[in-house]
Amino acid sequence: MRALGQSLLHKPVVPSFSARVIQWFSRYGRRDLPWQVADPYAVWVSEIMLQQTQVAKVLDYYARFMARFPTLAALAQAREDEVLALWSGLGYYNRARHLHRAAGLCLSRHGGQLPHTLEALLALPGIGRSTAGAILSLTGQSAQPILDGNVKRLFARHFLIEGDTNRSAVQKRLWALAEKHLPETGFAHYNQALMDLGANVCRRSGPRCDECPVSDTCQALQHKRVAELPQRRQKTGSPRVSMPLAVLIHDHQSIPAVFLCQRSSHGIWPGLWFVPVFESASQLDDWWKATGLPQGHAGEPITHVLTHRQLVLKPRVLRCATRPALNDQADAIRGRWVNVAELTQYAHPRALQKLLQQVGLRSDPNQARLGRS
DNA sequence: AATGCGGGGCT
DNA sequence: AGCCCAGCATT
Repeated sequence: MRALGQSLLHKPVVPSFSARVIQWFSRYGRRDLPWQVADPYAVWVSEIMLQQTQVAKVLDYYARFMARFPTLAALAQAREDEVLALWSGLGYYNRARHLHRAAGLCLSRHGGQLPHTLEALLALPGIGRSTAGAILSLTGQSAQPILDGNVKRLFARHFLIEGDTNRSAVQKRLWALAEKHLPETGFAHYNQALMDLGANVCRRSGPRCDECPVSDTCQALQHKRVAELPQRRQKTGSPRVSMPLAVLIHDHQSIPAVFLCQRSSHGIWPGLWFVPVFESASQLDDWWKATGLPQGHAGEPITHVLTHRQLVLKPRVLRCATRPALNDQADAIRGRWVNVAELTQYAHPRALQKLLQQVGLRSDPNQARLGRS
């Protein structure tokens, strides 16, 4: 067009992150929801309800709730029973109790309305930083960032934030991003759009990157790592269990054999054969002494992950040229020597294989062939 | 049937 | 900083 414009804009410029988000909202965002109003009370109620339920279900409950408690004062004056009754079916009833309690506090502390500062909102039960930010920003009161689960996912992907998103260090980075990209104007639409994008476009599984207004700058998409973000903490618990083991091997007549015993029908690897397992290192020591075996040596611990626990296999290893004499103490655990070539018939395999590899025995289940590594 | 989820409260 | 909540969605 104009000469000036052409000279300055000879390269296409990518609009800012927030500009693209807002642009998307103006085209595709829902703007007809009943809580999309300037009333902080209405936004508050909806935000609490939406924390736990999908929009479709909230619509129904929200309408009934607001019909009965159209104002904060009406809610504050109600009995908790009645609030809970209207909440019935939404679940997470503590949130209804908090809502009710907070309404009472607004009456006594804030002249019957929700406070207008982040600090005062955060002091109310059931309102955390994200909900407080939503109340202030969606009503246009002040520019505050939000960070709900959907936005966390979007940010973690777009800005390639690695690490468990619930860890405080990661949360910090995400909040910093939320602050950094919050626009000075249009923040209400921007925040609303972020939540909608996170929920419906940047979905946990099956994200619709082709519909995303910021896919051009999405680092996870560029690196093909959308599916693996956000990272969650590794599954809870799976306690580490120490498993002292006696690994006895002999190479008599060049056919290696391992001392195995059958596991009970309960617990780990029921009925399968494995090297002798002991409750504790001292029990292993006692048994070892009682059998009259030579010292042996401690092998490297091996971690073996099961569904519900991590086994730390702690082998004590003895490898001899000939079959060592085991006195009747060995019988107490009903063990027997098994040629390595026959292991596959007994086999619980992966853990055993790892162990045997570690002491220099290689067992190949397909070839049933073994040798020194 | 089992697992994952997520904002906020609580310790 | 980390655990718990409690019920639905997802796998």
